[in-house]
Amino acid sequence: MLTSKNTVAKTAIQALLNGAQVALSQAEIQLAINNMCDRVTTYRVLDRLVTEGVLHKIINTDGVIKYAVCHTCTAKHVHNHIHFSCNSCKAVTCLVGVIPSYNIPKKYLVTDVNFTVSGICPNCK
Amino acid sequence: MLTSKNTVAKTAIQALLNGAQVALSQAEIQLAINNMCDRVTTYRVLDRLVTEGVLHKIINTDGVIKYAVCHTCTAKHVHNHIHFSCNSCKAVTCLVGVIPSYNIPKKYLVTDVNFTVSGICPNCK
DNA sequence: ACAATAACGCAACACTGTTGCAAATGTATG
DNA sequence: CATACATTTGCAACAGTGTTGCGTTATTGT
Repeated sequence: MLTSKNTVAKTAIQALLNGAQVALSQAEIQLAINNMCDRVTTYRVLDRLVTEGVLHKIINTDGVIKYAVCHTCTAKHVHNHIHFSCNSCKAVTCLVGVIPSYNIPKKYLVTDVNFTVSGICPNCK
Repeated sequence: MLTSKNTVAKTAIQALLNGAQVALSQAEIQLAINNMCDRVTTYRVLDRLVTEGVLHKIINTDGVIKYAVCHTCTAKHVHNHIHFSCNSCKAVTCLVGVIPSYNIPKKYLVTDVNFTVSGICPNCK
């Protein structure tokens, strides 16, 4: 038995994010799907997709949460590469291949990592 | 002539942050100074202190902005170390000495860096 | 087809952060 | 020390993101 149902909203949002080259916020998704569903539904669908391990969250420089299907993520959903957040066009992109190396003291239990570099992206320069 | 005035609110907030071991949000500051001034004033004071180079902002895992006087910052206000954001007690601490190494493509203009690792801190384990 | 239950829409809410404006305060100058 | 002026403040109102409750709708296994 499935614990999650496939609905039109979920399918549309998942398809949108699958084709997106940048991470999207709820507001951006809402616009892209042309208000196909309620704002709240979008939030709930995104939450579900994160729980299912399909998406992950990225905190933008503004504090806005963006969602992305990271193509470099393995099955273990490890997510330790850098994101670039453009201060001009607000686009958040994965910097594939830029893996930071770091070493956290053992007394900290690390569950998630959020490495975001902000500035101006090539398109806005 | 000064461009920024020393007021009671500014002095209190700056003193609070100077003695703080963790980064604080506006709400936390508001509580700590016992609503000494208006919420808006706190935001404006924090903005001023950031502009003056005294403080820097850290985006929490929740998307809430926290402010800290980083003791490891040099005069150039470079700020490329890792912060730890505890999911339990919401404390944001500087992981002094943990400097990540990374290499951003030259076509990106980097103005700020935000490396935050989240999980459970030693106090909450 | 049917029943169970997950998902939806709507309304309302909490919270963070911002803006405009009149009143109060700090500071440089005389 | 007094004054003038720019800065700062408080208040009110607002915009935006994200959440919750609840009754209704839709999906899915049987």
